[in-house]
Amino acid sequence: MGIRKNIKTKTIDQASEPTLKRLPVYILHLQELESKGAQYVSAPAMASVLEFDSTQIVKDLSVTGIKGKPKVGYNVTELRQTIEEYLGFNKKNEAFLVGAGKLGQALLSYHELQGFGIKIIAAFDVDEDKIDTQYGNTPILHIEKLGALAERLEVNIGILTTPNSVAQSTAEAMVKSGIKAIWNLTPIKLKLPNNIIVQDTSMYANVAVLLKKHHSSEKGESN
Amino acid sequence: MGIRKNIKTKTIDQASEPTLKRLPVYILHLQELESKGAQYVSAPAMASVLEFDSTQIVKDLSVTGIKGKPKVGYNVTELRQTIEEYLGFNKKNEAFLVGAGKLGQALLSYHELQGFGIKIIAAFDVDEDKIDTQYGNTPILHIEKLGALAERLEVNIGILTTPNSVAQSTAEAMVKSGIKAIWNLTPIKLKLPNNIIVQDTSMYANVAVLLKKHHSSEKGESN
DNA sequence: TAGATTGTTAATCGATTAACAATC
DNA sequence: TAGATTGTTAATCGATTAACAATC
Repeated sequence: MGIRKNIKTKTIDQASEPTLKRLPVYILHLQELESKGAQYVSAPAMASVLEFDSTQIVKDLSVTGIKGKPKVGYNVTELRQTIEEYLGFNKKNEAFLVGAGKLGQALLSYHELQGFGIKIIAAFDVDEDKIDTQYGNTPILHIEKLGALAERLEVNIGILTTPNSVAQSTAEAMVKSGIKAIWNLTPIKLKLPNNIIVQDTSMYANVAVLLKKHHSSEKGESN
Repeated sequence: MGIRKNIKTKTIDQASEPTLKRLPVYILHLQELESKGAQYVSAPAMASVLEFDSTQIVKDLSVTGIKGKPKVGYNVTELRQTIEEYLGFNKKNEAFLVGAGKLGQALLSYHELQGFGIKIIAAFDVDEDKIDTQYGNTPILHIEKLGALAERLEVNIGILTTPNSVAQSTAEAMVKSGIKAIWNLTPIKLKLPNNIIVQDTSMYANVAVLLKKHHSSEKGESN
């Protein structure tokens, strides 16, 4: 356990999901500002660039515990680091990727993910042509090895990029292997025990929103 | 009171974004039911499988104008088709993909997208090694050809999968070429005219939610 | 000090959930 | 008919936005 330094035992408010999704946007913007040598930035200044409400930015940032200076704003570097710590982006959270198809490969080659907390240390598949090869620097192993390896390496984050037809059964195998959090990039609604964290990123959901808004705007509906 | 039959001239309610994102989940589930030969399905039956609230399902489905039968439910095939029509998934909406890197290639090879309304008819890049080759059946062209081709083929949907550093400028070029709706798979917040539809699908946003929930649950927070 | 910005509390807005009447 | 389910309206919940006091 360790020494518990935080006095306010609970109630550091759990950030809402919309807030969590905006935090990486701030990080990217702050990196940009850092590269330009900016020292401080205010919420209204960020608001005008990012087209968010400035009050919302202040509130979003407050969940990290950062302190700003009235009339000045926030220290750019400190703010970026504080958000990164809050989200766990400063750690290299080791993850397994299951399903080394095109989308899986895209994630394997997406090394920027490491700056955002995720390090994929192995991929798994059932395709004999891929097994025991490497993609980039990442080994692709037979899925049967998932359980033993997850236990040995204490990996408990999994990325699911299989075909839809095997998404549910694969997810169950991941859970059985000790995976506690699954980033689900299939459009399938997984049925898993409640204590497993599942984050869905469905392409179809986003296509649905895009097309509907597009068609509505074409028909001249209010927005 | 007198007979006030619904005069709903307008107000076919614009579905909320959460509703739009759930509709593809229903489609996938209905396809599954169809493959099993089911004729009818009720909202409570879907609710128990999908772990949604049954009232919410009824409300979601109502935006499409479908009519269900009390005590019976909805005709499975009719319901699926009605949702598909509502979202525009029955049309092959032609789209251009800009940025033929790994993620772009993943989408190019993801032919299931066609069943969900998106048909990518050409990809664009600046890499000479890729230009004038094909990926799958899709030609990869120099980005300079985007404008002329978008006009000639009347394509107004674009998929943005470029590196972050050129996301904004590329998006502006797409808009100049007549693209009206952009599916933005970069984590960059684009600044574009208000009449342009932008749908963000940021991997980082989802990683942020996943990691934070995961770490919170590890620390035994309330959930 | 004056004024811009933070930080917090209150009001508003919108989505979810509950209640209930209609209906097959 | 009886009862389950649809469809709609009302209540609740949570996130956004506004108001305002604190502060540098």
